Amino acid sequence: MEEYTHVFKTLSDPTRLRIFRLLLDAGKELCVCELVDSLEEPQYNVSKHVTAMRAAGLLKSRKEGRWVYYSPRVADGEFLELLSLAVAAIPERHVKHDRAKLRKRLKLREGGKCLTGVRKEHLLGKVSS
Amino acid sequence: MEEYTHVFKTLSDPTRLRIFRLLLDAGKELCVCELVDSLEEPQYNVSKHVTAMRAAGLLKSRKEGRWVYYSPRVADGEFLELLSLAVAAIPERHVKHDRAKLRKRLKLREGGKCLTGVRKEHLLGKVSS
DNA sequence: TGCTTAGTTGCGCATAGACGCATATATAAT
DNA sequence: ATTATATATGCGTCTATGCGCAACTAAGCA
Repeated sequence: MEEYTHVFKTLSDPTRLRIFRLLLDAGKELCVCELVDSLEEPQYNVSKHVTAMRAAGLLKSRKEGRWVYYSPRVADGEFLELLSLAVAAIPERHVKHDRAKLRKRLKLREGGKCLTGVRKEHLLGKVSS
Repeated sequence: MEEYTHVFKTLSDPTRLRIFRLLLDAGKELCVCELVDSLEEPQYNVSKHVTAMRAAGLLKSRKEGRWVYYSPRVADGEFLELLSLAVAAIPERHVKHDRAKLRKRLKLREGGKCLTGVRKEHLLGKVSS
């Protein structure tokens, strides 16, 4: 069962759960700096968390230049699929703030690609939605 | 999100995950001693774990005489429902042993009720199925 | 009124994990 | 080459948690 308890342990941290939900909602791969600006958590923490999530089989990563894009790895078997549905069913009010931050941050993309690093919240402006 | 991370943390322990799955599969409430004999874990540990799971909203309990029966509390919202489906989707081979033990143990019931405490595995015989 | 039994709980220990800080790696730009 | 930037990682610390043991509660029975 350790394979499965490991997945649950990975989702038992607030930052990691927020990351997973944000990636599920985004519908596209996100790079670390976009996650940092959306969650307003330190870069080294986000990096550690996504690394752990990848090890647990929850995320996959793709490197492009200096950037590393992460996305949910919902492939093998019903378990992960149903688990993702459960996470996606967490009521919206819990993820509203992160999603609004992400929306603003994604406007900095050009040609669908991330071209800048962490821009901190004061450069992104307050969340209005 | 703490409400949800708490649920994941609760399922991140092997014994607790086994308890949850066993209760989902059983389709009926089980008392602590039946869980102890099925899982072959110390009674005080099982007791602590089900208490934690109840606090996390995963189980409900019902006291009848000296016995306390536990069952999944899959009531409010899609989240728990989908999460239960995910746990139920964990491949059978991981839960086979526990289920076989439970089958044997349930034979000690009379009139659908548990009438004895922990009976240890040597009184239950080896799992044949 | 005790005794037995099913279950719970408090304590101490040992381990695991999350954070902050500093530093390292790797790729690109000048 | 050197510098800047995106991401990763090693280390020390602090907290959380699972376990074993022992004591406790509560319900039934002699």
